[in-house]
Amino acid sequence: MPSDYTIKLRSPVKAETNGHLSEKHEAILAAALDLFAERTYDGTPMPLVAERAGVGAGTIYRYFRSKEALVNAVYRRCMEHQRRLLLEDVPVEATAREQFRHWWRGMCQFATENPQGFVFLETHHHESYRDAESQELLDQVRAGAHTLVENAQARGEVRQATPDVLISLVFGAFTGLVKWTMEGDCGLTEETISDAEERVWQMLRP
Amino acid sequence: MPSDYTIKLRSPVKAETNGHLSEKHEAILAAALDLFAERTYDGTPMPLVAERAGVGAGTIYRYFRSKEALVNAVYRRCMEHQRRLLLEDVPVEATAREQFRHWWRGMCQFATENPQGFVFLETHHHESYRDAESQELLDQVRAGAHTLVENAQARGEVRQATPDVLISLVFGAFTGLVKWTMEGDCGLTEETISDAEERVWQMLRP
Amino acid sequence: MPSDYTIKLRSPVKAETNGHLSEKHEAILAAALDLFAERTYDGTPMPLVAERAGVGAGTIYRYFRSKEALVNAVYRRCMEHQRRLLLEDVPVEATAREQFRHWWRGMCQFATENPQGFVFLETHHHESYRDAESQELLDQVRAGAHTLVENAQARGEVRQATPDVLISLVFGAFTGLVKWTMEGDCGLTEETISDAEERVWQMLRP
Amino acid sequence: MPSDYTIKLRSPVKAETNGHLSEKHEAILAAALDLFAERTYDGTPMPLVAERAGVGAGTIYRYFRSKEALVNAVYRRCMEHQRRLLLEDVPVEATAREQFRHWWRGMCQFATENPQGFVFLETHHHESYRDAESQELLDQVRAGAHTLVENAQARGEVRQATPDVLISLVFGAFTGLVKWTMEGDCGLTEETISDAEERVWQMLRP
DNA sequence: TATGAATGAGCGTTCATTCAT
DNA sequence: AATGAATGAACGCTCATTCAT
Repeated sequence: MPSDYTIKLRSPVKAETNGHLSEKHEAILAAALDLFAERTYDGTPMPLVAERAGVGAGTIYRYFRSKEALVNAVYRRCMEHQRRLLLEDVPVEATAREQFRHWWRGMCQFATENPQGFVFLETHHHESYRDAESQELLDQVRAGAHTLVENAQARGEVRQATPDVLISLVFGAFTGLVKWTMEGDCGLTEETISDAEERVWQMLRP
Repeated sequence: MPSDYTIKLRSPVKAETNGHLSEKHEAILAAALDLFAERTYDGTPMPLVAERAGVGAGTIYRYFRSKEALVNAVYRRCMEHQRRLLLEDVPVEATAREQFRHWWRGMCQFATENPQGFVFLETHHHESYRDAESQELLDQVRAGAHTLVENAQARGEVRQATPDVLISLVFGAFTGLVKWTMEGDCGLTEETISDAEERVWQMLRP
Repeated sequence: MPSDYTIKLRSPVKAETNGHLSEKHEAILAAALDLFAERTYDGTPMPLVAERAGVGAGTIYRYFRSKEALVNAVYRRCMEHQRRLLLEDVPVEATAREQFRHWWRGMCQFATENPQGFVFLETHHHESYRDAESQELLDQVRAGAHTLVENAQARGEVRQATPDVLISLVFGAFTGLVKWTMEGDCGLTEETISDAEERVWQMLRP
Repeated sequence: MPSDYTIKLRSPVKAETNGHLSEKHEAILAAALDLFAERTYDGTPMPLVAERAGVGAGTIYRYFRSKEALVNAVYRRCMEHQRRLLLEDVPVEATAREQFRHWWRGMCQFATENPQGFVFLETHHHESYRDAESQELLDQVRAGAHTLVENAQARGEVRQATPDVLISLVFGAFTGLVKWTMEGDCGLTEETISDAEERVWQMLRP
């Protein structure tokens, strides 16, 4: 029997004050991201999220309708972070090489600032719970990359090849690199980053 | 509490007849692979594995000691398949370009013959249940690639760069490509494969 | 849906040859007694009984309709053993003291020859699965004791007191003694037996 | 696999308010005692304990880590009750006969106030799940009886015989009596009690 | 006749979610 | 608004029993 009084879910917008979320909301998202990246969505009990966030188990449900809503919020927030780094301040007038560098550095910054976010997106890529808004964010990033590649190809600065193929190779190569550095204890050194950048660029250049 | 009487687990070797496993053993492994790839290890209930395999829930435990033993068997079998395709018949005397082609074609064959296996390995790479034998298989593949790259570098046929970085970029790029083709409905066409092969080789060549 | 062909259950009588049961029947009963005494009826899986008896799991069901039928057979056999030792060769013409000695020695013989049987009866006394035939055996032993006590009281050789009270005190005392010796590593020495016999007699004598 | 987050188990001490446990804690212990006495530890499913206690199945695990922890709590509580009745207010300066009476009356009180507890201890005496604290309680009672007997023997008020033998005979006799009264519908009447007390004393007196 | 692979109901236990406080 | 005790469906797994061989 559904309850017949209205449960007032704190909407994310309402909870914001001057653009940032309430402390608890924030703590829950951070705890969930950590744990989902570490042990998988299905492998993470909600009470553990609550414990890590330092809130009561019931409190999570004041901010998120369900576990699935929580993981989607985590997903969105990671994608949003990534999107911001990749799509903002794109040097539209620059050469393809410079645009690629912008993309590459943006990805590095994301993986460095938010390693759990990186792992989370990687391992939860295919999940069925990704909702419309999450999908939209992903599409934006892809569309941005697509346009960049097409324009560069039109200018003859990037190899002729299906843009999506090139994009997936480049994203994949970057992902492979980060996963490798994460397995070892060495971090992502500047040298590794710029060497790899040059290697990956070789896939794109004409 | 584990059962007190001896459960005669069909060992893979014993259960074989002329080199292939009993029908049920096979069906369980196949069902588990499908489901783990589709919905994650933690997201897959054993009863669902049983149903998909067309056996009773209890039957799985005549073949696998536990869920963890099952996922390891799946892991091993996938890695073994991959290892066979990558490490057998390596053209040791050939040029680096030809060796790379062998590797690339092997990976394509693996991803085509066993797409769930590919996804499973991808998404369960970091899991804690990977036992010693599974790890060994992974190490073999990595060591094989490492040697190939080093030798080719010594001959001046591959760029000077940390071999592991190159390997992770190449594996990553391939993975990115396959994941992209899997998301769309188009399969891995011969054209895509050979175009991408050439692109990825550009990362390696001097 | 019940099977519509007759399952021919080997009746205990049919299975006998010259008064003793088939080897398998025997092995199953012995294994069950051991295990039920050691780990309780409910704590003993049928497959473990089968393993201990050296027969297939299905074989037990050719001799016993169910686990409950098996435990009843075990119960009956133990009670029958006890009954034989207590009720046969009772020195009806002897003094109460000598009759008591006969009873005491019979109990000692039972506990010594068949310690698992003793423990089994002790720990499974109150169980609901005791069927009519089992109950009958128990009643016989009690009735025998009852008569003995009443007659002895009539002759003034045993204290006036509710016979059943005396009987339960005596049985209980014996049981307490045997359980104590079983807990320690010392067996039931002749000295302990005869000292205790004298002590217990003191409860009965006028 | 035990849960990864901290389950705040209500410790017996914490859960107490003015010396008695929370209502649910109490209800679970009582239900478990009843059922274990009636149908054995192994024969009692946890869901049945929950139902009898009037709580949800999961609720038990907020109070007890596992079924084994529950049975130990039941065991301890029964032993503690018995210990209190037997070891407190022992008339140390009195005659052996009066000390025996104190013990006898204590046992009667225990069996009357807590008949399920009596049966439970009887039938679960030898079980492997008895933990250190449970064992300690049992040892205290035994040691108390031992000392009493030895001192009385030294004063010539109790027969010379191995104290443990006497103790096991006396405990056993009492147990036999109670089991008998429980099988019939008659309770433990004052007459039966005092008659039996006198009979049992005859085993001890010089 | 004897087997043991197979089954599924039911076990002990966990955890997403609710709701009285 | 926040809590955490309480819940019961569902988990991983066991085992009494069946039945094809």
